[in-house]
Amino acid sequence: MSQTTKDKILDIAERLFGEQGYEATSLRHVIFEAGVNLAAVHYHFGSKEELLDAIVLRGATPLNEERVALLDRYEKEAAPAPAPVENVIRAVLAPTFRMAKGNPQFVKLMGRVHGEGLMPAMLKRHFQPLVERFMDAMQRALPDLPPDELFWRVQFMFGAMSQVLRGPHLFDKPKGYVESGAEEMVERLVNFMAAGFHAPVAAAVQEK
Amino acid sequence: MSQTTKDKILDIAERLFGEQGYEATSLRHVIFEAGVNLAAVHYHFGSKEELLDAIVLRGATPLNEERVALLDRYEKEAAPAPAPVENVIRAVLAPTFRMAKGNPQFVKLMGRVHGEGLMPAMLKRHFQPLVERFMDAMQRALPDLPPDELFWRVQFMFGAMSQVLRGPHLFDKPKGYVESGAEEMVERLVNFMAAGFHAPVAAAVQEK
DNA sequence: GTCTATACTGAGATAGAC
DNA sequence: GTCTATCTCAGTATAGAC
Repeated sequence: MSQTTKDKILDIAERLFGEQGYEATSLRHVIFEAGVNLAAVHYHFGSKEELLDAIVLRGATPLNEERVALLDRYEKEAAPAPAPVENVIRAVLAPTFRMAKGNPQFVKLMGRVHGEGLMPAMLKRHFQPLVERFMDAMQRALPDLPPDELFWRVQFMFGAMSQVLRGPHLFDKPKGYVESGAEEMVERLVNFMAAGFHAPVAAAVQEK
Repeated sequence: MSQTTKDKILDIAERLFGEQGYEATSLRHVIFEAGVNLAAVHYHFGSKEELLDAIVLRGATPLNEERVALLDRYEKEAAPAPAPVENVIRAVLAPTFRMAKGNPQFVKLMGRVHGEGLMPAMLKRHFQPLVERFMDAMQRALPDLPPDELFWRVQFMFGAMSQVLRGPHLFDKPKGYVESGAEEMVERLVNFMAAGFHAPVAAAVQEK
């Protein structure tokens, strides 16, 4: 096997945090499944929070690299015009759902971390550069949209995305529901969100 | 004062759960601020989970009553045509944000409970009837939208709503940002969501 | 540099006296 | 109804074996 203690902890914790939630998973459960000693967690990571941080870093790095590469590509393709809104949204969503096929645990965990508002400082650290890159591209794609309105619409988008990643609770699927593939979900979201972003600003908001 | 032990616990716990999160708030902190004994919590509610359940029940009951009343009113006004999508959405969102003015703690807590996926069984118990009533009205307003597509679009909407209620993290407000009132936020959301719901189904999804 | 054994503090829960 | 005492299990800290 040759997997190190550190990697064993990372892999098991990633899975258990994603399945059961961060708070609901005890370090003792992690070390039991990983077959390592409790103190090894604190030796390698320092604390439970820093263990989560390491997991997020490991997964978010390649994810965000792919997102930025797609943003670059779409903007280059469209130059000198701005990239279309649909593609800017797709650049953020598609790598996420593509990753969900190879590493569903991490993606589910990300939905949780985002939804639970766990460690906002850590989230910012790992995602701020990407979000800024994304917001700039969106503002270029929608030059007439006031920045305050753009800010909230992007909040709506990330809220919807994390809802999907967490997996829907709250109500049941309709009778005869047919499961969607990752690509379908991306197109569903892109389609819905693009329509929202293209909408003219509400009258009640404009007259501020 | 004359406030009972039970009510003191409910009020303090509602505030602390909303401010700090459910898991992050200890019962010992609650009973310290409420000035009651630790065992009183378990006497009156049975467990920490059931305390949360009682708080959600107390707040969700009037909230959902107002939502249903609005749905009834909008559908009656439009009859025999279905109520417009905008109003169906508004019937769910407006009472939430109106409540946020009088009882911001509870609304923030609801955002947390929803985002954290805390106790999905409890959420279903308190919100399932409302959600079904809402879904029916939406399906009537959009008779050509396939139920599977409606299902996901409603997920997007609730994800966006809970994101707003939790308060945005992840990135900063733009420079010169002007705070919005509750009514403005409702119209922002209604406007964005209605555009999304009205969008034709994505080509990649339709050809299933 | 890695890892183990063990102890410490604070969490939720419970039994039983009053 | 209320309160004290106590139980188990959580995350954490440290001393020391290899």
